[in-house]
Amino acid sequence: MNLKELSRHLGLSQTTVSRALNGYPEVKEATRQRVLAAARTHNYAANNRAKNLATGQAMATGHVIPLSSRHEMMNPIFGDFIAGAGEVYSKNGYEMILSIANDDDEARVYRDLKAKGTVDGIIVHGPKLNDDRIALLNEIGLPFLVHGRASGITAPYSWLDVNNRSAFKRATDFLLDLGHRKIALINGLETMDFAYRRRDGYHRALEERGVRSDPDIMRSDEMTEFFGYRSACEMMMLDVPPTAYLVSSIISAFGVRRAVEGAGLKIGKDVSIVTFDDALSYLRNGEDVPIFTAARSSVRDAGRRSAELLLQLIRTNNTSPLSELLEAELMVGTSTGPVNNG
Amino acid sequence: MNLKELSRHLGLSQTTVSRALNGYPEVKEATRQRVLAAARTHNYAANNRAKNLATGQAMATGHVIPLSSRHEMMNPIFGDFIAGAGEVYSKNGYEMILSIANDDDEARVYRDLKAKGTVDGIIVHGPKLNDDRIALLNEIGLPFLVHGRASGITAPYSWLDVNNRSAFKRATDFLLDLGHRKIALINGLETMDFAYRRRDGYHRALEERGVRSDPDIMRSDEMTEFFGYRSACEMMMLDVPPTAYLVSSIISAFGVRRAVEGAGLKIGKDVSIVTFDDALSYLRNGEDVPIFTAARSSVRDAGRRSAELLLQLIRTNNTSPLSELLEAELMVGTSTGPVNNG
DNA sequence: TGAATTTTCCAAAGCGCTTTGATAATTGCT
DNA sequence: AGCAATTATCAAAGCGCTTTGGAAAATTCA
Repeated sequence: MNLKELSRHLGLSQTTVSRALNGYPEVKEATRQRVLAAARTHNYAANNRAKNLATGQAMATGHVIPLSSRHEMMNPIFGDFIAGAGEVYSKNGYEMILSIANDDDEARVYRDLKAKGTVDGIIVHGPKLNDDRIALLNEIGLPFLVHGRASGITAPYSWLDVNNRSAFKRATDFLLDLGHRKIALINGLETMDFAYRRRDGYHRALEERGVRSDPDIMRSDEMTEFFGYRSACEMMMLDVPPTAYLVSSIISAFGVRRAVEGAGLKIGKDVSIVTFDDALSYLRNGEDVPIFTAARSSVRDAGRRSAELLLQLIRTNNTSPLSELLEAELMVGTSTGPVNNG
Repeated sequence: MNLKELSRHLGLSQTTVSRALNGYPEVKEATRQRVLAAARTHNYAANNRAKNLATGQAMATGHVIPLSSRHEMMNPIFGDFIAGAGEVYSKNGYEMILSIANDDDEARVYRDLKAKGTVDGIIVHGPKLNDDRIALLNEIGLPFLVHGRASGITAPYSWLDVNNRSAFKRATDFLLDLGHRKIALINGLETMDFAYRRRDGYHRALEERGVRSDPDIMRSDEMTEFFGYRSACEMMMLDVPPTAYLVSSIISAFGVRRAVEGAGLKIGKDVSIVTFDDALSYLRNGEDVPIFTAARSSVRDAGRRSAELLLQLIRTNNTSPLSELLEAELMVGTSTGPVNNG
């Protein structure tokens, strides 16, 4: 069933039917009801492609997932971010288009998205230091919002980020307050902006207290469970092993936990663990009592909010960039305690 | 830049330019090269909406993610599945459209996808027992492929599934061979087809050996880490606790591990654990030596293969349904050993 | 009651592409 | 050279919608 058929069926012009369906005022209420009823019974809905062609809007947003061919890693936070964003999109009648791009042809993906008019706006995932995608997108001229930020980029752009620096500063302070001085940092890949900022927060906290940072107890890699496990295993072999671990992802934190418990140590007593917690739906940090003391910020909320901001950018075209900084919340669990230099 | 401008610029008709771009034979090679070069320099690509309107194809597939409002759970395997599928789509010039649907309006989402012509085909995620979406989609008449199956549905449909029953039968046999008789089952929600089949495989193995199944050591829920932890904690309090755990997800398996180690027991010695392993990219089951003995089947591969099958369904319309059954591979790790009735 | 509004509806153009049916330019053959 | 066959190009219709610029019908006002 298409508009022509429906309107003929109703004995009305396409114009009137279209207007009735789209809520324009210049159609009699009785007529509108008649049209709506007919549309419902015939299961009619305006063809998307035709509608979008006529209006010049794609009514879709793009999420480009960079998938480095080396790591073949799907960011675990991705699912929840998408869930949050998707909620907002569907509420606003937007489709969400996902593109998987290996990093070598990512630029082409963005260019195509623009040239083909597939989307009205883009969310950029996983920004790196000096990320060149920002310049590219500014040049292309498609509204976009970065989930995270890109240190080193001076050009203006819209972003939504968690305050990673303050979260890690705060977490480190918390451990320092408990008397810890050997605090390991199990961080994400430090080419990624979030990881860079987290390390910075960690450093600043140490510096403020005059604690020297020790490269032997700092690691940076893809945040798998195994990475946490391996890192902790290695560090426990040191002459002076860490008394506390600050971990960038709850997944790796589980790995650290496994290593520590495997070594027969008691968490929260012999060794403390603090982690960043994205509040992933399938990796909840405990139910009532948090498993880990954690700096928590829901990535699902971030997804929701990012989508809202992007839609705003699309609607109010070429205004000045938008940005929003979310603060993580420190939740004290059972994985931390006073230093034990037993 | 659009086709009209480009063709005027080249001094050719739209027809010729369009044909040159789309690889039709009735255009001189020299002309084609000239057109391609111009398209490249002007960064021209055919507008998607217009092209799809003209051809009547959406060149897009839909992935509908059911998100029950109760659980608010994003399936952790989703990211990797999508990564696999997306690879295939982009290779074939298809877009991937994600819709998040709360279960109450899921039917509407499918109907809309068809009525609006947004997609050419759909992948159905998370099939339940007697899943009524299958009848719905058959009625709607949009090509679709189910990732998984729906026991109880007799109507024909296309699917791709792992042999969950044989995987869990095999895993249970493995534990029985090691002498275990108290084998706990930490399963997913048994309204979900995969979990139902897994339990069935487990039961069959027990039955074959004349081991009575014990409801006290069977649990079924969303497969979070905490669920595994809690279940194992509770079971270890039983008069006769399990000597082995068969777990439906590596995430819950980590929870079981945490509980077991928290109780001071040694995994692979005091207690055995076997898990299903979807080979999630951020939750690798160890690097060389598997952490857990596991029935393994890559969900990324499943995503790739599902996409291929769906495209096949779309291209060769209304042929008989396609299906494919993948076998999981049992990988022996360090988490299992002979029963220890200490 | 008739003119001036206002309300309700419509025909037709246009969005940017593909594709059909025809024409113009080449080539091959005798 | 002259005609048929082939190759290369084009004008125009059509995909299903929105929207502009009117026109017809209903209502208001004097």
